[in-house]
Amino acid sequence: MKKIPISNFDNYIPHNGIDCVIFGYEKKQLKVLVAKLNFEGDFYALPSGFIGHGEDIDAAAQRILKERTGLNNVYLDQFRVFGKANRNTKAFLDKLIDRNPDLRPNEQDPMDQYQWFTKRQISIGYYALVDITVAKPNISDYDQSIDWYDIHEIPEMIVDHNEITGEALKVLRSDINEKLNAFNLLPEKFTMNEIQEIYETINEKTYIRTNFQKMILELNVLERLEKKFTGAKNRAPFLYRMVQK
Amino acid sequence: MKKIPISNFDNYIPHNGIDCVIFGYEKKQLKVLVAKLNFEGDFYALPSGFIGHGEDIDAAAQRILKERTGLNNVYLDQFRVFGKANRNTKAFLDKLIDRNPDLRPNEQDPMDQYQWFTKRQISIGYYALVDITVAKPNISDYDQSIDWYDIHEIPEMIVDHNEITGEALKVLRSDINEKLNAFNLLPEKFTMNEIQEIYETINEKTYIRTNFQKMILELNVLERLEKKFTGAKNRAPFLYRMVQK
DNA sequence: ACAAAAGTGTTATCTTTACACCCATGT
DNA sequence: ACATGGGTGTAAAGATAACACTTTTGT
Repeated sequence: MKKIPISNFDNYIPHNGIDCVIFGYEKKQLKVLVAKLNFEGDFYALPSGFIGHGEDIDAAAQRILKERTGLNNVYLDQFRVFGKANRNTKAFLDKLIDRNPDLRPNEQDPMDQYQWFTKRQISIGYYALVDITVAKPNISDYDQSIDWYDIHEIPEMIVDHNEITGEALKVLRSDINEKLNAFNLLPEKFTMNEIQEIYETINEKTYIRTNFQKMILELNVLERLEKKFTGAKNRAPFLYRMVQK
Repeated sequence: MKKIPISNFDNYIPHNGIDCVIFGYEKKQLKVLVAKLNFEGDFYALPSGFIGHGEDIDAAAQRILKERTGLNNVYLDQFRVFGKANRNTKAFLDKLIDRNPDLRPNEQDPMDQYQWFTKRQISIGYYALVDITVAKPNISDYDQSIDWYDIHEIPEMIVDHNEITGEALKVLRSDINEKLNAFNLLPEKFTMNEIQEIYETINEKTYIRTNFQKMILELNVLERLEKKFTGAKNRAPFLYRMVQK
């Protein structure tokens, strides 16, 4: 267990934060990257960060993504702002101090040190789609661990991070057909079956194999590549790749 | 012409702003409410404002709407955040001071007074749909006038307000079918023809009258009321109203 | 009676859905 | 040879588009 590391918050825009809902996909499960904070008590949180004074908000989100997954140029979508007047980490901080006596304010370290956390925070919500096989989850200074959780088994998180995750999922579901962004959850090359399973998992419904293939191909965004010989005793499926625009 | 009124900016969250794209509809034209600023030089801007420290961002947007249209409980949608690092009103301020010598900083009124305007601004974009027949456009302390402009004839505005308007229009077009919010542009009671003209104007395409009626009625969101006798020498159309949920 | 615009119903066309059939691959 | 899953084609069902016909209203 450690102290709250007090970074130089002067470098960041006050009252503003970025929360990232990072989606990955594996074994018919849609997953979200959630950190467990490095304190006594089970505190979970979305990967978050602040905005540098000279930093585009999109760049800030990319930086946070890079820090937590090691990935550059991730698919990112800024989907909503969470700005209730009472939105702050005060309640969380109280619980935290309660469970971690050494964080209790005293003469040497007065309550002032937590100002950044007790004041109102307006959070810009981003969701990211990453290839889970390439992402290398990476803890921050505040984290004990960081792990992928099935969307149905997300632990209770601090502040409104569960609500943010729910909103991100809604937007992802409506984006998946319109913006065709589900491909970002897969490696560069993939089979028809892999993309179908992603659609089925996210939309929580089944598709008829043959019709799904036609639907996807009619979008004219895929090019057919070589066949993928897996060693399975069945016909080798084709690999596909997104065409570059 | 007058000085920039220096309000008490301490009441607001620094670096954050709200810009509103207020849509109205009249005579087959989709219109946007744009203010002309009360200075020498043709400076136009979207209705904007800041967020009180104890104010929900949605409430702040509603307050700005109320100030500029006199309307309460307006249909509002927070559609995107504009947060480039170089997003500020510096360039506008330079032009403004150039055209308005009495605003030039001097010993008595140093440049400091404009701090609020020269620093980086993260803008939360909202679009609103209002009944143009009820809205009473109302100038702010900064405005010379405020008027409805056809979406195709919006003047050049300060900062990125033209871009914000373009993005709002895109979102409105994709929302209109999904969220069925176009009805908010009309009075409580309206005819089928009125709503059809709105759809045609916003989507810039024509619909076959009879099929449009079926499409709208099958949404099961309208109730048929009494007929509307206009004095025209044709069959009186029914009035409709959104059903309450 | 007639012109104008609203309301209703019917047919043709296109799209989506369901499924039968054939093909490639490894044991 | 056969079990497994991939690829192609086709027919039925459903949704959408086009349009003919009837009704209402004011002159």
